[in-house]
Amino acid sequence: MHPLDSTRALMDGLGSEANLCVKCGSRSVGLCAPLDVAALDDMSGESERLSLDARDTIFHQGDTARHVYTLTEGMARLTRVLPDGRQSVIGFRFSGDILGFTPAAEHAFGAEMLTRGMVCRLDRKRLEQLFRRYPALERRFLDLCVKELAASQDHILALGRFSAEERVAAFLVSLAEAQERRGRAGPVFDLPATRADIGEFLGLTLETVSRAISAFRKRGWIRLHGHSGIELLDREALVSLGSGDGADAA
Amino acid sequence: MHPLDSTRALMDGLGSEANLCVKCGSRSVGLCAPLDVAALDDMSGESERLSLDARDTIFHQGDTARHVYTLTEGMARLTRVLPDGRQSVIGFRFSGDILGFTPAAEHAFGAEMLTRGMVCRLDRKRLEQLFRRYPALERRFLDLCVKELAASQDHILALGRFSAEERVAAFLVSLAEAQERRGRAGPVFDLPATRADIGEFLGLTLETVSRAISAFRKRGWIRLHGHSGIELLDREALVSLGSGDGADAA
DNA sequence: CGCTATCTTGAAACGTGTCAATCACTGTGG
DNA sequence: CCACAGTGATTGACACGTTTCAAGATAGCG
Repeated sequence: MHPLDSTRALMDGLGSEANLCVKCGSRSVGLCAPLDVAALDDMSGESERLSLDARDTIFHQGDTARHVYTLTEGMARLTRVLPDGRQSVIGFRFSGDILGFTPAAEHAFGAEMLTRGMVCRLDRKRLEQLFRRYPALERRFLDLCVKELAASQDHILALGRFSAEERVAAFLVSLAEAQERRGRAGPVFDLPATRADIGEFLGLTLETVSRAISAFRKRGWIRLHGHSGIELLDREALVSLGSGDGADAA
Repeated sequence: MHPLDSTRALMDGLGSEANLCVKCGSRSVGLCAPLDVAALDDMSGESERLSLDARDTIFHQGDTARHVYTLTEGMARLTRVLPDGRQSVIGFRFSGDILGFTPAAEHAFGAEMLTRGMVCRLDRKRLEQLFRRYPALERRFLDLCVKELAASQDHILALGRFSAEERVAAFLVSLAEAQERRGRAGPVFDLPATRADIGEFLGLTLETVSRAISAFRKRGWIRLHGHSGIELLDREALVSLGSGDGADAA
């Protein structure tokens, strides 16, 4: 994977285009693709839809991991809290992504909505049964997991080696790509994450994120539309800055 | 997972105590545990042992992912290179860990030995066949993968939120734990990674790592034994500093 | 229309990076 | 067994980027 894809893949998360909830989505793509009709009926019998507002919690860090979730609408953030209260945003998730899948007893991180939206949840024990009955489903989870692992490693690279502006540029590009891959084709993209959220994701303070965004704006690379809209005017510049082929090193 | 386990779990990697290579290890633990004798014979037929010196490359970033490896002896580092030449150490691996498992066509990172050691390699196509024949094996890979993903997220947290000394403390503790879990019980642990390796893993320069280690030494927390031995004198202090319950925040 | 969140901007402090010199270990050859 | 060379580690001084703290500006909402 090219480092450019870093945050892109990261934000894609466990299950781009995947869909656990048959009621809520297409039967022809995503997780369910390898399954036959009987399997789909098995799954749809147990999944529940939940409607959520912005800032609602999907699950808390430390909660017993009873369910696996599919985000079918909206955007969420995954957060991890340290004993001393420091907090970090582990990643962002979009419609189609899977949340909270883990073999551990408890969720290692919390998940909260950034926008209003919808999730489908499936009982974890039910999923285990489905794994036994439909091995192809388990294979799909393994592929997604390895993919997300690669994305996490790219994010580690970014956090360890990228400057503030490089990180913000990579983030903006990947945000745009994530939304494009989900059909939002317009020049203006949603930016539901606050500067604080972005900062906690990128290992920066909210002020530093703001300064980077201001710098891009002053260079004519982006245009802001209110507090939750952003337009990429010079995508090339952002991609170049955010992909680690910076002119400074090389 | 407690943040304390951050680097520990990370360094554990895909497959603590796992063993792909039947010739080289026990049949009663690790990856092969869920398999029966027939499966083990299937696997042992195709795995090869390779002996490697320090600094030898196991595989390069970008290589076609033809094999999956088990590190049976020694310590290795995983590295990822950016287009501009910046490099980052993604993680360290110890005997028993699995290397290079990916559903992608190419290895996303390179692997090099830090010490002399031994690896077993299994043809990837063969592994795919084994997955089909022994679903339990695939399930084990999925569990390991999710575990490593959680570890990566903890590392992301550390890179984004920890100070230099906190990161180095966490690293030293996890290194000791990784070696203890593999049987090395003495007070002096191997530290085959150079300051530069550690720095690239923790997102720091080698000088900053050196300064942190010197600071710990001057506080009486550790004692160095040559260039590759380290003794933890005040483990509590290191654990406390490295687990994010620092007195500074809270 | 005004309140509140969020964002922006500035100035100063701090931590880490950079560059450079010296030191210490380790392995080699005398 | 010791001296030497080479690599890695340490330490210092300074520069730079990011954080911190503080003040205002802007957008969104009731």
